[in-house]
Amino acid sequence: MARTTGSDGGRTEAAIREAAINLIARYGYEAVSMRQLAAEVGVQAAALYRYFPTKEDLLFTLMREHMEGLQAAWEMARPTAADPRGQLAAFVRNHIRFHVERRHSTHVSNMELRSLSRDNLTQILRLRTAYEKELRQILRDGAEAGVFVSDDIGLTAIAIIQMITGVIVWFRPDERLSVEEVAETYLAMTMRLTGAEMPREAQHVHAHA
Amino acid sequence: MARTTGSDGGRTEAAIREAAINLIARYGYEAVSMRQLAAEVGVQAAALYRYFPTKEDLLFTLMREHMEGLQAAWEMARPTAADPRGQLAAFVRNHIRFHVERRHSTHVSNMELRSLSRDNLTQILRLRTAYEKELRQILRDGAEAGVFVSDDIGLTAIAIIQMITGVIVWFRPDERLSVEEVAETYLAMTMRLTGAEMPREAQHVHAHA
DNA sequence: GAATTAATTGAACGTTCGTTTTATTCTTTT
DNA sequence: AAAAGAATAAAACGAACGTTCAATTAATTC
Repeated sequence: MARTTGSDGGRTEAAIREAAINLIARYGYEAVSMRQLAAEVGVQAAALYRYFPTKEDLLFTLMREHMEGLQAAWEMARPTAADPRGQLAAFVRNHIRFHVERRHSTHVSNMELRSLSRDNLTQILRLRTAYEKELRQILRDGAEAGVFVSDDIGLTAIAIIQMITGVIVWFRPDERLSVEEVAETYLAMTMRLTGAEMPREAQHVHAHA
Repeated sequence: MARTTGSDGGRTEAAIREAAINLIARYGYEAVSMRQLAAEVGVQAAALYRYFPTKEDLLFTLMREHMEGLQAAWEMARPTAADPRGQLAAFVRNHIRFHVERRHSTHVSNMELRSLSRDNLTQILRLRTAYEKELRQILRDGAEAGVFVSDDIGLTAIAIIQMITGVIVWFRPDERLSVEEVAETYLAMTMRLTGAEMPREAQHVHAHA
């Protein structure tokens, strides 16, 4: 056999991406074989190479698009005019919503950095650094305005990101808490962590668990 | 050739453990081959099987000993008589010191859970849960005593552990901060996060970065 | 110093890996 | 209806994988 009835490059590529994210998130990049991925898509292994030149290139593409999507989501969600507390609240809410909605690709992007070549790794880390820089700027503004504790800003930023990204480790969409409730709880912790009082506009949405 | 002069089972086994922790932390369990590990130890691959029946058994042993060591370290460090804030301070300090000093095995224990069989995974998770339970108990005591914010305790415990374990991602022993300084900074963040004021006995040791 | 045990080598096993090549069929364009 | 292009299957490549086995030598015991 060769080309199958109804086969379509666009659909096949999308199916490869989705299957790859799910399989790699579950078993890890090294543990997933091209044959296993192809079987999940319903295609032969050789067909994958029409869309991605190598296995690593597939991984890199998934990660790059994840990071670009994260940055794009924040640029959409960022308030144009808000004080540091409002900015921080928007950042935390966007981060948690994005990560919960894309648990699998987040897992891939966080866990599989080791499997990238030097050049590809550098690119992904550049994107990550740019994103973290946004948080550091908010913390710096807040520290200067006197609404946040002005401890080591780089360390605080890392601690916050680590904490709010950790949500994907335990959160499952069908449990007792909704995404919004989780986001508000983490936001409250973040605000206390930075030494800020919750901003007024943040509080009326908010729902304690 | 066969047995080499000066060869010693005890020393070889220790060398295997150490090399395995370093290699797996750096490249990941799946990416490290038994031949590569053997080469690092300075031995043939077949010799590894004298000490560990399978590759996974080696991984499991490393993880189990790490988790047991963590629990043991906390049992040594735990204050016999202290209020919840003192307990929490001791917990954070011990956690950070232990993880910084054993960055590589921490990395292995956190990242390679996927490579364990069901039974082995269950055992490791049991150890982890037992350790996390210690923190939850401290938070519960503090909430009841009114010194901590009494939000969702399980979620707070996870957030704190995520945050203070994150130190191994960026901390390198030769940088501007000492382990003690890092621990105090994280402790301050943890205390604010829980809504507690720093306890008096914690403050005189403390050094802001 | 002979017998026994401990530690290791070197070669080999079958399997699976990522990837390439070639041929074949479907779809679209002319 | 023929030609061109896209999408896939099937088979094969060499390399690497975890693991086993028999042989061999060093250290220990008697």
